[in-house]
Amino acid sequence: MLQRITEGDARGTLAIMARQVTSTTLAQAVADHLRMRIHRGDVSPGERLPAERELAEQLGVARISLREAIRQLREDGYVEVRRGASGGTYVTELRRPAEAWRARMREQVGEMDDILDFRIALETETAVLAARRHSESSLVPVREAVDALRDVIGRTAFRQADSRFHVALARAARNERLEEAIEAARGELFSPRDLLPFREPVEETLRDHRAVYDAVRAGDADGAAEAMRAHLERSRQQLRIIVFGAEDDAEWPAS
Amino acid sequence: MLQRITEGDARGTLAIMARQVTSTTLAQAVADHLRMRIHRGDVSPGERLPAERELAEQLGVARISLREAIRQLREDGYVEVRRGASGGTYVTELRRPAEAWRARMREQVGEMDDILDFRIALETETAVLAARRHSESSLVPVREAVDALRDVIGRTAFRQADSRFHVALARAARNERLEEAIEAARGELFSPRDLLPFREPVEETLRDHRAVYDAVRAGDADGAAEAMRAHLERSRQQLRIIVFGAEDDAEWPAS
DNA sequence: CTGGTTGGTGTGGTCTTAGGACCTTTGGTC
DNA sequence: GACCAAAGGTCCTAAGACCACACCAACCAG
Repeated sequence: MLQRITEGDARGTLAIMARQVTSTTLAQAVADHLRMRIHRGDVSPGERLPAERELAEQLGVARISLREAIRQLREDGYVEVRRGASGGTYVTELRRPAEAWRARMREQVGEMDDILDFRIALETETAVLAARRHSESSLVPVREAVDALRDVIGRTAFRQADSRFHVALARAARNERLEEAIEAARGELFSPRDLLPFREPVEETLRDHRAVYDAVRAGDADGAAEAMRAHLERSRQQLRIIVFGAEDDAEWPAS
Repeated sequence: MLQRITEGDARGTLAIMARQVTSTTLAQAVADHLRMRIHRGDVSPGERLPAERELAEQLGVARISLREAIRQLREDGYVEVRRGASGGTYVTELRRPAEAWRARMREQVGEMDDILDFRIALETETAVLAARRHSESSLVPVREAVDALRDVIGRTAFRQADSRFHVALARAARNERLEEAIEAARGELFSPRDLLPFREPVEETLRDHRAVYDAVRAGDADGAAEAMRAHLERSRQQLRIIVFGAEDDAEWPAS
């Protein structure tokens, strides 16, 4: 109904050809990529990124492009750079970016829920597919990620175990598009359980993961989907507390 | 955590920092955008794109970038370009790109299923959300898209009505991420029902759409999800026939 | 046959990217 | 203390992407 410019006009011209198309600069793409990896916890606070020359080669970009990306991350407080023999690019404790993320989520009401609804769409179906078509071997990493959560100490370990679980499950579902979309969505969420003042609910998460794992292993697609949905809804509640909850409960870890 | 720089290995360096990061050229982005719109059927065979200067401005790019994109599309057989007063860029009958798409789907076994599983993930949850939070007014376009299918004549009209249904439903679900992802996934699928030799199953699609619509309107989230899943599974069967089925049934439309 | 619309082409300038050479800082080793 | 190696910091050159603008060439309607 919006298709035609006018009925009288003889031409089949489209009225509007849609929103603006943009291309990102390479440096921007690299910055986004690194930021996402930090959000997801692939690199933890205190850890060092590879040396510039090396990292640039790994990412397939020129060093100057990587440097520009690092400059952005440094401005936003994600990394610190030190020179010299044991220098390098180190991930900070992420307080400033975490606080900025929190402020943004508070401002942009609904964005957090949108991301979570998106994750629910992706991950419940991932659980369904994993239940249907997992192989014995593809479940091993999932199991390991569940077990890792049992013995976890500290936030970094918690986040990494959590992340590994979701990634391993996506891999068991054998769909690269789903896997990539899940990783991207998780990158937007800042994996903030361990970065913001909040005592991570290890027990609860462990129960949730185990429930998903058991259903998947049993081939129970509906059960897996429901367990995953329940898990993500609990995550939503936790995030609500983190973003909107009492700030005075703040309890930054000593280390 | 900060101190774990040393621990076995002297440095906390990450071994591999993941896959290569690339940036697309603007022309490439424009070409992808236009190709996707053609795949989705926003522009139909025989229709003319806006004049270069105008389209470039709409897309927010320089004319030369747009021209480069058009050159790509022309090479792939998507458009033909004519000069002169009633010249312009016209969408072809798409036989060559449709055949190329079909060949690719046959070669890359599983890609089609991956895309469809991805769509199922996105669209079943979209149906759930739409059932839960639709407004009266947001259902109007959905209803119109269902009705449009009833009176449809010809492939172009069929495809456009089909496309409008899915987009309208996504909008009723009020989640931009879902909406964009659905549009992108649909763009990959080439909406090939009307471009490849196949008699479109209007009745069946109409029934499916109506079932989804009714469930959404009734607020029946589970029913909407199941109806959508059934609809997409039927689409999968149709696509299987198109891609792998008997080629001799080929029956190209006169127009 | 002429004017306006449309694609086709060329020029000049700025920004991005790549790749490499060389400098500076720093911590550790001899 | 002198020196070395490893890291980031800086600078240069060349190639390509992108843009604005002007002008050319084809075409068709009036």
